[in-house]
Amino acid sequence: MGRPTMNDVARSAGVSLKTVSRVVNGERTVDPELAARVRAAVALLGYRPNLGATMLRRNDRRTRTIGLLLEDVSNPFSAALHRAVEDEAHARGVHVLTGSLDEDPARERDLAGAFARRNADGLIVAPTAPDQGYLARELQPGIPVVFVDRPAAGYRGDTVLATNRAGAAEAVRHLIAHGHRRIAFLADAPRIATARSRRLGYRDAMREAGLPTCEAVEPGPDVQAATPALLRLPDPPTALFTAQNLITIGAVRALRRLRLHRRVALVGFDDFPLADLLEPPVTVVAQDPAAMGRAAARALFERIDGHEEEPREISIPTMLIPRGSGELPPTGSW
Amino acid sequence: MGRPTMNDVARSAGVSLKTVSRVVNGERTVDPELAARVRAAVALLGYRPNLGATMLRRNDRRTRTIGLLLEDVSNPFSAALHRAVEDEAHARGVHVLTGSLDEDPARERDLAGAFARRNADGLIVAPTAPDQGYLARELQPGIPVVFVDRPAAGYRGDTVLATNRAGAAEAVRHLIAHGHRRIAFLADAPRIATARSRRLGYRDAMREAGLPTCEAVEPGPDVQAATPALLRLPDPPTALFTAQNLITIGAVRALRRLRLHRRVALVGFDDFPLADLLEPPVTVVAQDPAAMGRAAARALFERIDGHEEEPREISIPTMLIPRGSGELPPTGSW
DNA sequence: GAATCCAGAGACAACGTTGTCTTGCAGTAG
DNA sequence: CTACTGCAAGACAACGTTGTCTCTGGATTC
Repeated sequence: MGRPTMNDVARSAGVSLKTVSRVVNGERTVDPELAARVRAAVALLGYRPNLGATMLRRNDRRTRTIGLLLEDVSNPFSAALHRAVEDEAHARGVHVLTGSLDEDPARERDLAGAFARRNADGLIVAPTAPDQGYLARELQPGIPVVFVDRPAAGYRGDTVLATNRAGAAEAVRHLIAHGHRRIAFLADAPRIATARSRRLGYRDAMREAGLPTCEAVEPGPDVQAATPALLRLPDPPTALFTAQNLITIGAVRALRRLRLHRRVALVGFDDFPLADLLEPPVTVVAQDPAAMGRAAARALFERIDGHEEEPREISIPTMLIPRGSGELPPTGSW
Repeated sequence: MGRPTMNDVARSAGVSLKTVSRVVNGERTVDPELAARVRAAVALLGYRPNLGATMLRRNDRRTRTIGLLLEDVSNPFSAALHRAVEDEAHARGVHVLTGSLDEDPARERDLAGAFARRNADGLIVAPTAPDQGYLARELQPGIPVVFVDRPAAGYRGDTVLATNRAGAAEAVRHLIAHGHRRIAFLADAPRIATARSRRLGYRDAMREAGLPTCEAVEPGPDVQAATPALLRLPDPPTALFTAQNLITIGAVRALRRLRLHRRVALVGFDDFPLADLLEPPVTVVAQDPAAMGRAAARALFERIDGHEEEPREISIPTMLIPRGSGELPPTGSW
C-alpha cells in the first residue's frame, strides 16, 4: 500500500494506463472530458509520478539535479558560491545536491561517485584532490563537469577562476605604493592551487619593485604562531599580506593581541563580512564568489543543453577595496 | 551507447543476468570462480548499478538521501546548521539535498514537493510558510519530517528549537542588571515565529522589572531607518536589544554612523563571526546552530530507522556571551 | 456507397534491476 | 540403483512509467 500509481489512477478514472500517462505529460491528443476525469482522479488519490520509473523509461535521461562539491558549505566564500549556483538552478527548475570536501581527496572521489550514481545531470566541483582523473571512471561519459575556484588536473571541463595572481600582485603593489618595503606574506598550504597563484602574485610585485620576499605558511587556519613570529624578527615587516580570509582574520586577532593593529599595515585576499567594521577597517582584494557561482552554473547548463566546444577558462576579476588597514604608513620601529 | 548494464556485464562474463545481480549485491550463494569473473567484467566495463532501477524494484525504498530546507544557505546560521546535518548524514553514508527558501512559502512547498518526488528518505525543514499542511499531500505517508529553528503548524514531526523566549529575556535582564531602564527592542518581522518568541522574552523581562516597552520593527535586514529613529525620540533608549544577527549588524553600523557605539549599550540575539573583534565587542545571546543541526539530523535518522513515538520537542539552550557592548553603563543624555 | 483518412484510445514491450520460482546436478541415504 | 536432499544458477515476472504499434469508429473524399 504505497503511493498510488498510474494504474490506480487509470482504474479510478475508468480509462487506460496510457491515457493517464498522456494527461500527466500534457499531451494534446486526449478527449477533454476524459482528461478532466483523469485530473480529478489524480487529485483525489494524490497521485505523484514516480521519478525513478520515469527516468528509467525516458530516453532523455535528465534528473534535473546537479551536484555541487565545495570546500566547506559553512565557509562564507563557499556559502555565497552555493547560493549563486542554487539561484541559477532554481530559475531552471533544477535542484542541487551539495557536499563539503574539507580538503579531503577521498571525500571528493566518494561524493562525486555518489552524485554520479544519483544520475546528476552535471557537476560543479571546487577541486581538492591533486588529480581529477577519477572522474573519467566514475562519471557516465557525456556528463559535464565545471570546475570552480581551483583548476583541475586529469579531466577536461570549463573552469571558473578568480584572478588570483594578478589580484595578489595588486594588493602588494598597493602596499608598496603606500611606502612599505618590508612586506611579509602569510601563505596558505602550498598544496592548494590558489595559494600557489597568490604567492606568485606576491613575488611578482616584490620582484618588480626590487624588494626581498618574506613568507610564512600558516599550518592551520588560526594564525596563532606565524604572525607574532614574523613581527619578532630583527627587521620586522611593516605590512602583511594574507592569502585567505581565515588567515586574514587570524592576523587581525594576532595584531590586536600585540597591540600593533594600527601600526602594521594589512591587506587580505578575499573579502569577509564585517571587514569594514573592524578597527581599522580591513583593506582586501575581494573575490566575487557569487559571480563565480553564477558563471559556473551558467557554463554547466550550457553544456547540459548540448553546447559542444573546447573547454573554456573563465576569469572573474578581483577588486581591491581600500578601507584603512592597507593604507597605514610604514612605521620605523616600535 | 549509455552506461553498461547488468546485461552487458553478464554477457561479458558469460553468466546470467541474475548471477551478476547476486554478485553485485554480495550474496553468498555464488561459486567463487564465477563471482571473480563477474567482478572482473564489472571492473572492465566500469559498470555502476542504476540507482533508479534498483529503487524501483526493491521493496525497501531507501534512496539514502535526505532533503534540507533552510532559510538561506549563505546565512551563517543556516550554513552552520547545514554543515552539522551534512556531517551526521555523511557518517551514515547519506547525502543531502539542500534548498534556500528566502521566507517564501511557495518556494517551501515547491522544494518539499521536489524532494519528495526524488524519494528523499526524510526531510529537515526550517519552516517559512505559516502552515505545513501541504506536506501531508506532497509526502509519501511514512516519510519523517523534522522541523528545526521554527515550529511547524499542520503537520506532526519532531521539532528542534532554540530557547528563544528565555534567551531573549536573559539578554534584556542582563541590560537591566547593568542599570538600563529604557531598553528598545529592534524586532524582526512578526510573521516569523522565532521573532515573536523573542519579543515575548523581551516583554517578559521588561514587565518583570516594571519597565515600559519600546519596540521597532525593521522592514528589511539592513537597519537603516529604525535605529536612528529610535535614538531621536525625546527620551531615547540607553540600550538596544536586537532580534537577529543581521539586525544586530545593522544596528552596529547605525550606531557607528551616529558615533554612539560607545554610549548606547547593545545585546544581539544570535552570535556572528567577528562579533568579538568589533569596537566595542558585541555581547550576544548565542544560539548553537551546529547543535541544532546535529539534533535534527539525529532525530530524523532515528525516525528513518523506524523509531515510532510521539513527536518530541528538543530545546537547544542559548548562551549569553558578554563581550563589552552589553555592559556599557547607561548614559544620561548626549 | 465504398474507400480512405484521422484522431483518440488502448495493448504491449521495454527501461535496468531484484524477488520468486524452476531447473539441473552432485551428493547422500535407503 | 533409485529416490531424495540441497544448493547453485538460470528463467521469468514485476516495479511504474513511456515509446510504438494497433485498433476502432466517425468524418471526409471521390
